[in-house]
Amino acid sequence: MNYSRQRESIKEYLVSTKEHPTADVIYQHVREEYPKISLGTVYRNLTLLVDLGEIRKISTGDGTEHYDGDTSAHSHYYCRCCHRVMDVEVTPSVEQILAASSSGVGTVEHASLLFTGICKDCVINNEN
Amino acid sequence: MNYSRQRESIKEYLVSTKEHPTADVIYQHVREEYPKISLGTVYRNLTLLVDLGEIRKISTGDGTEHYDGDTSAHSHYYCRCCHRVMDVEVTPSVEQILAASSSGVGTVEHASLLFTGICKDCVINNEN
DNA sequence: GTATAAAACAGTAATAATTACTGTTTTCAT
DNA sequence: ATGAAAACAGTAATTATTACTGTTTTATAC
Repeated sequence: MNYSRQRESIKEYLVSTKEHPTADVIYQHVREEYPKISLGTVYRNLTLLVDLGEIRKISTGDGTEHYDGDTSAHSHYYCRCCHRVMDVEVTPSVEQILAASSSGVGTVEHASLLFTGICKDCVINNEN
Repeated sequence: MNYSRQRESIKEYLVSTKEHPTADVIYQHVREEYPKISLGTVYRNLTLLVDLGEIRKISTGDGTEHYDGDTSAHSHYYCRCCHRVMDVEVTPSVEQILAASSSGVGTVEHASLLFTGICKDCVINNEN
């Protein structure tokens, strides 16, 4: 695999931000540095980085995927109102992972915990 | 909200199966009983049933949503090889939910735990 | 039972996210 | 410097899902 500035920039952005942007948001951001970057390049590199384990993909069911440059053990909170994703400092427990493993379904390579609700900001702004 | 045979049939199928079918699989199935049902009707009713809390939606990040007629507390396993979803008898713990709630992100209405790996069948069949 | 309004439907068109294709540019090892 | 592999930009295509429209069902009131 060869080096690419575009991939570098995508990863750098993901690592630097606390947000959990979607492909399109990442595209808009990286475009500031590389105006000619194409959306296909963003998608290709996101998939690559996820496969390499350098970033994480977060599926909330809101129709678009979110990405996270922080691969340390933590979980996510999804606001069904503003559709933002936030970090939560909780992890799936060893017991839960063991229970899944020993249930015999198959190999457990990853476990993720997703909380859903209405975030503080949306509650304050009465947005639903 | 009025009664509808189509919605009834969709729910009945979801409750009866151990699989976690996608909208299209549900469509193909319900079509056997109601050949004139349209895919739009399937989607509309799935959304409705999810909103009513009568079924659950499972997002795996494989590009299509899965649905589950079993709303009892349990978690899911996703095979990244055959893309099937299976049940795992584990639940997010009270401590985890409390931790999320007290983290101050917002209201926690739901918590879900998703395991990912390669399922038994795919390992046996050497499919990856 | 008929009338009626709301809800749901089938069928189709449209949208949005993502992937695939193609010819050009970049990377990197020789 | 050169050449092959990898990556790219730009665009076209695909797929899942949603929106629209005119018709049918449902449920309620007469």
